[in-house]
Amino acid sequence: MTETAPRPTLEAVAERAGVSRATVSRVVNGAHGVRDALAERVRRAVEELGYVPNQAARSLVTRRHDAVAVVAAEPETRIFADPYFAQQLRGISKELTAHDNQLVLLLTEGREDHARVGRYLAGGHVDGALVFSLHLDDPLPGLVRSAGVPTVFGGRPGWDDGRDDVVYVDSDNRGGARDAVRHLAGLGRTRIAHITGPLDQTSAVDRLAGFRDVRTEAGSGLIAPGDFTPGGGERAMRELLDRCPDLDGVFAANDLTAAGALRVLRERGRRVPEDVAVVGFDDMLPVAEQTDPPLTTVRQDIEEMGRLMARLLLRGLDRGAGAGNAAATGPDTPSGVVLPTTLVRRATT
Amino acid sequence: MTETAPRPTLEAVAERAGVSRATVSRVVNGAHGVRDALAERVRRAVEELGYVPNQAARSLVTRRHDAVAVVAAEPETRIFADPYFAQQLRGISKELTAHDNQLVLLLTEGREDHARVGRYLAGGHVDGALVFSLHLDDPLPGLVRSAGVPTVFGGRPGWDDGRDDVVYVDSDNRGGARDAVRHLAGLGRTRIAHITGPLDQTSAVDRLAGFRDVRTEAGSGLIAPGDFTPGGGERAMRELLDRCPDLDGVFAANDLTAAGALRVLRERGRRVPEDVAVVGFDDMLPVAEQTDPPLTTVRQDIEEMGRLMARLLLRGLDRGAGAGNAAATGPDTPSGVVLPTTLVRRATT
DNA sequence: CGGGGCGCCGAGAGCGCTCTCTCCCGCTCT
DNA sequence: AGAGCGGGAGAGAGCGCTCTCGGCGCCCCG
Repeated sequence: MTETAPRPTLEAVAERAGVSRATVSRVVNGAHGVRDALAERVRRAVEELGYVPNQAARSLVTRRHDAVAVVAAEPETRIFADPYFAQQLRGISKELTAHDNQLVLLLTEGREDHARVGRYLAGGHVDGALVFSLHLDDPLPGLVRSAGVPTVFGGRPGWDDGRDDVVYVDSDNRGGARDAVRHLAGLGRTRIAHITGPLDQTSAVDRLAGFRDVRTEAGSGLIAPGDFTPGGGERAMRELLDRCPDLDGVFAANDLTAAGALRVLRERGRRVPEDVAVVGFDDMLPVAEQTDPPLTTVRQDIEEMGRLMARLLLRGLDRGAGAGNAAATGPDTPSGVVLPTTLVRRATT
Repeated sequence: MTETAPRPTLEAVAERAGVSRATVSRVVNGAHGVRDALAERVRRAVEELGYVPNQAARSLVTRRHDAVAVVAAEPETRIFADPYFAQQLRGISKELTAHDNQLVLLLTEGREDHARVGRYLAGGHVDGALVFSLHLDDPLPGLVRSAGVPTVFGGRPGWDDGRDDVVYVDSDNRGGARDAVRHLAGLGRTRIAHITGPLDQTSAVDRLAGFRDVRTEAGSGLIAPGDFTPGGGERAMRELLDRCPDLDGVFAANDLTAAGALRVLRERGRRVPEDVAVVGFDDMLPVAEQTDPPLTTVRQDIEEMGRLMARLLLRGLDRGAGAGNAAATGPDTPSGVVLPTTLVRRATT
């Protein structure tokens, strides 16, 4: 039980160093216009006293918090069924840490939570927000908007209606999907089917669009609805097999779906990849590497997405003080950044 | 671009309601000793002005932050290779939210990060900390200790040397392991092997201990070292099969390991569960349900662990103001809480 | 009918910091 | 040698809130 020593204040440091509070403040922060000798004395005093600035007092006057909120809707199964979100968090955390910002995590579920988040954001407790909004009708974006906090979105918001002040980072779902389907086509497959994700999510919509892009080039495509779960993949695969017993390629909207499809294919006696080639999406390691055979899939650099989101936000914050509101927008801040994907070939193609 | 309206202050609300700052403050907080009529007037003014208290100003005087840090070592592969951590976070978040506390996430990797975390914690920016420390030689616990912040640990700390002021929440790794092995024994299996986790983690140590508890009762046990990865599981399984070709039961330290073992068993022509029965640990859904056949495993309620950690910490905080330091300890605060596990039987046994 | 108590409310003093404003000192320029 | 200038340091005013304290009115009891 160490004594609850009252933490030393600026005042204490000043006294010990024999200078004024103002001087200590100058040294502790940027330290400009303080003679080396004095600065050194101050630094020593800080060291000896173990002084740490009181962030609350500082925020009170500067109106900055050096803190950023990360807002995510918790019921999103994908957020908790795979390491996706954790990786994104890691990227965000790294970038924020590098700029001495704190990460305040806000997980929501349900209406009342939205109100809470809105209040928190509007309360000016953080300098900006990173918001994950995957659904087309997500109330979060609007809420954040009206809270007037600089924001960067993770994933293309559903209502990206050409407004120029929405900043987001997404991976190239459409391009990745095209690559996947072209890969199948390049293997000589001609009857290629797609199992979609839930179409109220932009990522699923974009992957479907990518599939269509190529299928339109190369003939009609077979499509069955899925929901990003293995169960959904199984159902869709059965349906597809019934409709077109001789299909020879499947592009699944994500790896979980592909895993389900794979099971049905085996159950129905199809050999993979000989009879049917399969491509997934995400390269969600614990799944993609564990399927039998290991899954060919489209990888996105999730951690980099997180890092980029944070970087964009912080950049907007630096300048943004003027505009202050709505978004980390600016002449040279791109409104949407789309990260490339890469095809990872394993054994299902 | 909404105008950056200066947020209304207590003063503004007071003026509008025709009362003093003190009265508004009373209403905004607990509201005791204010007549209903006045309180109502104040509430209306708050509403109309959209007043939100300035947390910085409040913290400055109360020395409370209503914020808790969650500290986790990021290189922990398990944290980012599975949804484990995310689920724990969810539990924590729910509990904190219910008590109007914020969650500040601190991810560390490497030495310099430790220093940073130490400084942050010592800086008194948060009221307490939830620390995940899985390794025996983790520097984090000591660091947190010396920062003098009330703390609850996730997972039994390696140095739980009987000190009574370390509060932690863990799941019953040892008991769960015993259940798993007894289950195998109950199925008539007599040559049961164990693939361990990395033995610098208490969870792996405890699971091994559980295995030994039962094997000591029922005869000697075959043990091979693993590392919580599928690759490690494969290696260990091969070794075990070489040493004891007629083994008929395997208890793997976690599901990933079991998945690897399963693959080797199939490759070596063993039927599961007919020839060899397999039990995992964790019930990590995307893995346990996707193995072939689906894995019998030991489930822990991870979200509940998180929630409990938060609850314990908050409870300690309420009272703890006096002691202030070291830990959320108190006469009726248990030092270690161990959550029960349950065996989930699927198709590998 | 008077005094004491109690419940409500306002005044005011800070919490620890930043930042502007002013002062002072040393130097150059005329 | 005196005036002017500029850079370095200190004084002091808050930032928005909480909380103690004192005053005032009301009720109750003697």
